[in-house]
Amino acid sequence: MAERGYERASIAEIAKAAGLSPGLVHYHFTQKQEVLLALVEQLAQRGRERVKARLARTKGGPRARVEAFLEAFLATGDDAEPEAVAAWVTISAEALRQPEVRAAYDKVVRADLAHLEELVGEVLGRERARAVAAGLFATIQGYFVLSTATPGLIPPGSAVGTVKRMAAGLLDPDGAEARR
Amino acid sequence: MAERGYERASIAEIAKAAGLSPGLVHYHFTQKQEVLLALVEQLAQRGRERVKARLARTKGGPRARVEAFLEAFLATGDDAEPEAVAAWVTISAEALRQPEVRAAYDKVVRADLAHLEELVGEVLGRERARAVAAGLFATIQGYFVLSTATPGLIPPGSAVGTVKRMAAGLLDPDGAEARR
Amino acid sequence: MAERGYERASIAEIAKAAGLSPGLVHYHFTQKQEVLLALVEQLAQRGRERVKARLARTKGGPRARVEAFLEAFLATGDDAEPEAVAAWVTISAEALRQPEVRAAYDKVVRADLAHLEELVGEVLGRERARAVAAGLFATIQGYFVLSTATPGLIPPGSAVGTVKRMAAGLLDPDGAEARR
Amino acid sequence: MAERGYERASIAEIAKAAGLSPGLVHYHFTQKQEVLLALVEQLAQRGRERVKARLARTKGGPRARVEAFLEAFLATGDDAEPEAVAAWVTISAEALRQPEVRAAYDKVVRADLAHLEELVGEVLGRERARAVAAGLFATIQGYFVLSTATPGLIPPGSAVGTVKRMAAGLLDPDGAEARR
DNA sequence: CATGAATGAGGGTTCATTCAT
DNA sequence: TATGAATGAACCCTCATTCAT
Repeated sequence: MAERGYERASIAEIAKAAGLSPGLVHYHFTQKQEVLLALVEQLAQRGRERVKARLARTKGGPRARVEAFLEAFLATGDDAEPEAVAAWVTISAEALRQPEVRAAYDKVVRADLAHLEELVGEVLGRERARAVAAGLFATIQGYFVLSTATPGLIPPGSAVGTVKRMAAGLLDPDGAEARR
Repeated sequence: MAERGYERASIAEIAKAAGLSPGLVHYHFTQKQEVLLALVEQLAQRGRERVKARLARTKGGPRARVEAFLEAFLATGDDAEPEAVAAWVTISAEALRQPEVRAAYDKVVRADLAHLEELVGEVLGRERARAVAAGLFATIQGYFVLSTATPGLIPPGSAVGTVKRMAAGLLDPDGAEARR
Repeated sequence: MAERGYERASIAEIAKAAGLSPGLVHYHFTQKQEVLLALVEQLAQRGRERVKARLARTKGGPRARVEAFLEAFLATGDDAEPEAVAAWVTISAEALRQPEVRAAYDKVVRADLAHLEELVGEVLGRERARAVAAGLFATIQGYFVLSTATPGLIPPGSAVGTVKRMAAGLLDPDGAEARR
Repeated sequence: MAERGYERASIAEIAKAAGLSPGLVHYHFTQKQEVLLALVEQLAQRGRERVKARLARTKGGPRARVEAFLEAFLATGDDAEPEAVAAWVTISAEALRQPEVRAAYDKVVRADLAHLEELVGEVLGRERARAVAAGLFATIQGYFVLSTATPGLIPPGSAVGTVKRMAAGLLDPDGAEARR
C-alpha cells in the first residue's frame, strides 16, 4: 500500500508479497480495508516508540523535550523510514473518504498531538499549547507530504532545523511578535 | 475526485455530474489522468489568484506580504474552499504514484514556493529564505491535510495565527533562539 | 436460471448464452438479481396471455371459465412449457430469501389469484371465493413443483382433470360434504 | 439451509450454528450436499411421525383417515413448523438440479404419496386413487410454497379446510360432476 | 462534437474442501 | 474426533476505454 497506494495495491499482490494465498488474506482480514487499518496501528506503534526512545535519551528541559518529539518524526538519519512516511501520507488521503480509516487516523493523530501538547504545555500555559502543538504537528505532516510527493524540493536536512526554529519562536514567552 | 478520490471517481460519474456523456469525456481527455491534471491546473490558477488578490490589498512591508501569502492559503472566511483543499490533498497523494501527476504537482508547488521564497527573501537573506519558505509551505500543506482528514482537531481559526507566529519567529533576525 | 437455478447461473454463462459480454449484462442490469426480476415479469406476462387466450375461446358459463383458468396453467399440450415451470419453481424458492424477488413474486401471485378469485366469485359468493381460489392456486403451484422435481410421479395428464374435479367439488353449492 | 437457502448456507456458518468447527463438518459429511440429504431424511422422518400420530388418534372411517393425513401436513396449530416448511420448499427447488437430492426427495415423496394413496384407496377404487392422492399431495406442496413465499396471501387457517373439501369432492363416488 | 452501447480485464470476496497437527 | 489455518477456483461487479453511429 505504501508503494502503490490503497486502491492499486491488490489483495493478490499483497498476498504474493507476503507469501500467502489471496484467500488467506481474507481469512485473517475481513476486508481489504482492515489491512490498511492494521497498517495504521503498526505505524502508530512504531511512531510512539520512536518518540519514547528520543525522549528517553533527552537530557535537556521542556524545550529540549519538544525538540526531541519533533526530531522523532523528522530526523533524517539511519532510522529514517521513507516508506513509512509514504504509507502515512497514503493513509491520510484515505482518511478523507473511508470513515473507518478516518476514525483510526483520527485516534492516532489525537494521541500524538495530545502528547506534543503536553510537552508544549510544560513551556507555555495550557491555553496556547493546543494551537501551538497543532501548528507544529501540521508542519510535520506537511513535511511528510512534500518530502514524498516532491522529492528534492525541501533542502535536505532542513526540516528538523526549521521546525525547531518555528517551535522556538512559538514557545518564546514574549514572542518575536511582541518585539515588532 | 475531491469527493471520492481519484480511483473511485469513475468517468461515468464525472460525466454525469458534468452533464456529459462518458464518451464525450474521453473526447476531450485522452485518459482519466488528464482530468486530474486539468484539476491540478485549475486549482493552481485559483491559488495564484488568491495570493495575488491578497497581496494587492496589502499595505504593509515585507513581513506583511509574507503574512498575506499565508492568509491566502489558510484564512477561514467566506472564500474558504474546503472542497478545493480536499482536492489538493487527493492530488498530493496521487503525486506519490503517478509520475505525470507528480510532475504537475511539483511544478505548481515549485512555483508557489518560489513566490513565497521571494517574499521571505525580502526580509531575510537569500540563503536562509529557501528553508524558511519550505517550512512555512509545509505547514500550510499539513494544515490542509489535518483540516480535511481530522476535522475538528485543529482549533478553529487558529491556523492562520499560528503560522504567522511561526513566520515571525523564523523571520526574526536575532531569533528567539539567539536569546535562549 | 431455469436450467441451473439462480445461484449456479453465472453472469458469464448467461451472457454467453445470450451472445453478450459479461460486462454488457451489468450494463443493462444493475445486479444479477435484476435478471431474475426481469424473468419474473416475463413469465407473468406470458402467463396472463395464456389465461386470456383460454378464456377468449371459452364458450361455457362461469364454471367453464374457472376450468379455462386452470387449463391455462396445467394443460399438457403443445403449448406446455416445462422450462417456464422450472423457472417459476426456482423463482418461488428465491422469493423465500430475497425480499425484492419476494415482492415481485407476491405481486404476480396476487394478480393471478385475484383473477381466479373473480372467476370463482361468479359461481360462489364472494366470502368463500378467496379460500377456494387460494386452494386451487396452491394445487397449481404444487403440480408445478412435483412435475419438475419428481418427473414421472404424477400420472401423465392427470393434473388438469384432477384439479377440475377439485374445483367442481368446491364450487358445488350443496357440497359433497353436505351429503355425508 | 432453511434460513439462507442451500447455496448461501456456508459450511462455516452451519458449523458455527452447530457449535462445530468447519473441519469437523467435513469429517462427518463428505460433501456439503450430504448435509442437505441428511436434512431431507430428518424432515421425512418427522413428517412420517406426524402422520402416524394423527392417524393413531383418529377414530373415524376411511374418509377421516384421509383427512388426518392432510391435517398432519397442513394443520396450523402449536405443532406447526414454518422452518421445516421453508426447508422443504428449499429442498424441492434443489431437487430440480442436483440428481442426488432429487433421488432423496423423490423417495420421500413417493413414500408419502403411497401412504396417502393407500388411504384414498380405501374409499375409492385403486385405479382412481393414484391421481386423487397426487392431486391432494400437490395441493399440500402448493400450500407449502405459497405460505412461505407469500405470507399473508392464504387466508389464515383456510388451508386445511379447503383441502378437506377438495378431498370430499374427489372422494365422493357419484361426484359433484355427475350431478351437473 | 456527441452519444451510449459494448468490451474485457481486473479486483474484492466467498467458500467448499483439504490437511497438518 | 477435532481444530482451524490454508488453498484456489469461481463469482459478481466495476470501470477505463473504444467505437459505430
